[in-house]
Amino acid sequence: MNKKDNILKAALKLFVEQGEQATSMKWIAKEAKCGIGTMYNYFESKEELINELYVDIKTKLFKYILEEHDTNAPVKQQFVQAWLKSMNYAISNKLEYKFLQAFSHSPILSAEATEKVNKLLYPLFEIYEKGKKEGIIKNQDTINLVIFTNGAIAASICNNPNIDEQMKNNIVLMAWDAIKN
Amino acid sequence: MNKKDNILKAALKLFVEQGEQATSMKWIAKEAKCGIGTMYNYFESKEELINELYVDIKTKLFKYILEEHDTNAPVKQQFVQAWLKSMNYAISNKLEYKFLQAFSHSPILSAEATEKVNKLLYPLFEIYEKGKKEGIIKNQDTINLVIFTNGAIAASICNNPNIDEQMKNNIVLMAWDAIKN
Amino acid sequence: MNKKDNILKAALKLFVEQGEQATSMKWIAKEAKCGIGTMYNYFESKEELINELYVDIKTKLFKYILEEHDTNAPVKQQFVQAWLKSMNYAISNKLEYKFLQAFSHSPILSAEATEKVNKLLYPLFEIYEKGKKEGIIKNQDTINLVIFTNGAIAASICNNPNIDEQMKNNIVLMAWDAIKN
Amino acid sequence: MNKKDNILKAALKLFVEQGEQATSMKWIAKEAKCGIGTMYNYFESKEELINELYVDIKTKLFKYILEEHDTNAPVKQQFVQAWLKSMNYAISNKLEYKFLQAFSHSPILSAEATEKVNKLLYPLFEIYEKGKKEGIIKNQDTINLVIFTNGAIAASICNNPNIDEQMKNNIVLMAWDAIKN
DNA sequence: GATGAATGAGAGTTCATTCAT
DNA sequence: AATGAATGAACTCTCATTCAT
Repeated sequence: MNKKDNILKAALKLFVEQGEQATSMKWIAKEAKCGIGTMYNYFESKEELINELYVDIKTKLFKYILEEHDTNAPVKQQFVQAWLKSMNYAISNKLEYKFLQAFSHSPILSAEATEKVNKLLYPLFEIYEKGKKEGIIKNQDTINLVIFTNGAIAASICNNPNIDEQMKNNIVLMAWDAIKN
Repeated sequence: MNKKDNILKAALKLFVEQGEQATSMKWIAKEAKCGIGTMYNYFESKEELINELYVDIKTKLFKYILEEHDTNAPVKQQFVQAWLKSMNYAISNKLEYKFLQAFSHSPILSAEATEKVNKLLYPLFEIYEKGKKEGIIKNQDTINLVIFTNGAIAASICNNPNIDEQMKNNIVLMAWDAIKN
Repeated sequence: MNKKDNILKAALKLFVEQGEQATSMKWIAKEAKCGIGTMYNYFESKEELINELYVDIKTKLFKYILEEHDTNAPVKQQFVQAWLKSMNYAISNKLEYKFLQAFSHSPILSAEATEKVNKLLYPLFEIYEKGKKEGIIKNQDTINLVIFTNGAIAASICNNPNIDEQMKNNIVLMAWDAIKN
Repeated sequence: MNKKDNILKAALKLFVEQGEQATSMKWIAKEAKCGIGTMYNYFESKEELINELYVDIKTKLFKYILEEHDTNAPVKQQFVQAWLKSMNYAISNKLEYKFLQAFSHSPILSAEATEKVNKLLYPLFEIYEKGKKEGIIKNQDTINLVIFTNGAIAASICNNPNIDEQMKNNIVLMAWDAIKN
C-alpha cells in the first residue's frame, strides 16, 4: 500500500473514532507512520485531506452500488438491489460509512466536493424516474424520494451496525413501501 | 430574557451559521453581549455549553411534539400528528433543527446527554407499540421503526427548508406507508 | 512601564541583535516576560508588530529632531542643527537607529507604514526649499538632496557607533558642503 | 550557462523580488530548473548560497568599477569616474544592486564574507589617500570618507532607479564637494 | 455576579535539509 | 552528478480557560 493510501486510511480511522476536531495532523502522521511534512506532499491542507477522503469514499460507495446494476430489471428489483448493496457496503466498511454520515453536513466540505458527490446520485435517480413513468412509484420530486429513502436507510444502518440479512430486507422493503404507489 | 438564555441563543446562532469549530467563546460572548468570564459562571466549559444546548433544544422539540397529544386517538392519526408537529417545529425553528442535525453525530455529546435525549423518544414509542398490538404497524423492533421514520423525515426536512403543507403531508404519509402493515 | 511597551522594547532588542527572521514570537514573549498570547492582544501579527515598531521609532526620531527647531534661523544653522540632532539620537538610541537601518528596505513594511514615515520628512524639506530660494543650496530636487544627505549620514553613523563631537561636526559639514552652492 | 550560475541567477531574482524569507529553496530550484538536491551539490546551505551570491556580486561591481581605472589620472577625475561607474553598474544591474542593498545589513552575512567584501574597497581608498596627500581632499579618516560617499550615492541610486546622465553627474559632484577641501 | 487581560498548550503549516535512487 | 520524496523541528497564531479586579 502506498503512502497516500496509508495517510487516507489513518485519517479515516482517527476522524471516525475521535472526531475531526480532536484529530491533529500530528496524530494522523503517527498513525500513518510518516512525517507530518509528508502529508503535505499529498494534501495541501487538513481541509483538502478531509474533502478528498469524503469524495473518495462516496465514490467507492456508489461504484459498489452500481457495479453490475441491471438497468433493465424491474423497478422494484433495481430499487431493492441498489439499496441492499448500499447497506452491504455500510456493513463491510463501517468506518467509511460512519465517516460519510459524520461529515455529510460538515461545513468543511467544499462546494466542489459537494457537487462531485451529488453527481454520483444521478444513476440512482433513473430508477425512481422509471418507476414514476410506470406508475408504480409515487409521483413526487425524484430528489425528495431519494433523500427520503437514503435518510431512512442511513439512520437505520447507523443505529444497527451489526444488522442481519432479515433486518436488511425489512428495511429495504419498508423503504419501498414508502415510495411505491 | 436572562443572561443564560442570551448566551444559549448566541451560541446556537453562531454554531449553526459557522460551525462549532469556527465559533470561539469570545465570539459567543460578544454576540451575547456579555464578558467571556460571565459564560463560565453558567457553563463549566464550551463542551458543557454545547451539551446543554443540545439537550435543551431536543427537549423543546419533543415537548412541542407531545403537548396536546391525544393518546386515545387512532394510531395513524397519532402518528401523522406527531410527525407533522415535528416538521412544523423544524420549519418554525430552523436554527434549532439544524443544530440538532449538525450535532446528532458529534463526538462532543456526552453519554449523559445522549441518554437524556433518548428518553425523550419513549412517548413516541407507545404510538408504534399500540399500532403493532392492533396489527396495523409492521411487527418489527419499535426502536428500528422510530429510527427509520425519524431518519426519513429529518433528511427530508433538511433538504427542503421551505417545505409547504402539501409536501409535509406527502412525507408523513410516505413514512406511514413504510411502517404500516 | 506597561505591557505593550515591554513587548515593543523586547522585540526591538531581539530584532536588532539577531535579525527578524531569527527572532521568534516565543522568544520576544520570553524577553518581555509575558505569554505569547498576550502579544496578540496588542498586535495582530508579527508583521504588524514590526510595522508599529518602525513607525513608532521613526516618529520619535523626527519628533526629537524637530523639537525646539527654529525655522527662522539661517538655513545653514537649521541644516546643521537638524542633522546633528539626528546623529545625537542615533548615538543615544543605538538599538532604535540600527533597527531603522535594518528595516528601511524590508519588504515587510506596509505601504501604510511607509507613507506615514514619509510624511515625517516634510518639515525637513522646508529647510532645503528655503535654502534653494535663497540661492545657497543647489537647485536640484529637494527629495534627492534629502536622500543624499540622509544616506551619507546614516552610513557614517552606522559605521562609527561611538562617534565623537568632532567627527559629528565633520560629517554634518561635509553633508553641507555637498548640497551648498 | 552552467548549473551553478543558473542557481545563483534564480536565487538573485527571487531574493530581490520577494525577499529572502519568502523565497524557499524549492522555489529557487524550480526557477533554476533543477532539483532541490542539486543545489546542495553546489552550496552547503541556503546561508552559504546567500553569502556566495553577495560576495560574487560585490566582486563583480568592484571589478567593473576598477577595470581600466587610471591610477595616474588627477584625483578628482579618478573619483568621478569610479563613482560614475558604480552608478552605471547599479543602473545596468538593478537586481544585483538591490540585492547588495537589501543584504548589506543582513545578519546572515558571515564574518568571512564581510571581510572579503571590505577588502574590495582598498583600491578605492587609494584615490582618497592620494587626494589627501595632495591637500585637495579633507584630512579625515579615509574609511569614513569612503563610507560617507558610498552611503550618499547608494541611497541616491536606490531612490532613483531610472536616473539620467545629468542626475548622475549632479550626485557625483555633490559627493566630491562633500569631501574636497 | 460580571468582566476581559493574560496565559500557554497545542493547532496547522512550512521549509531547509537529507538520502536512497 | 542529479533528483525530489521524506522528514520533523520550529514557526506563527488561536482560543478555551483562569483569575484579579
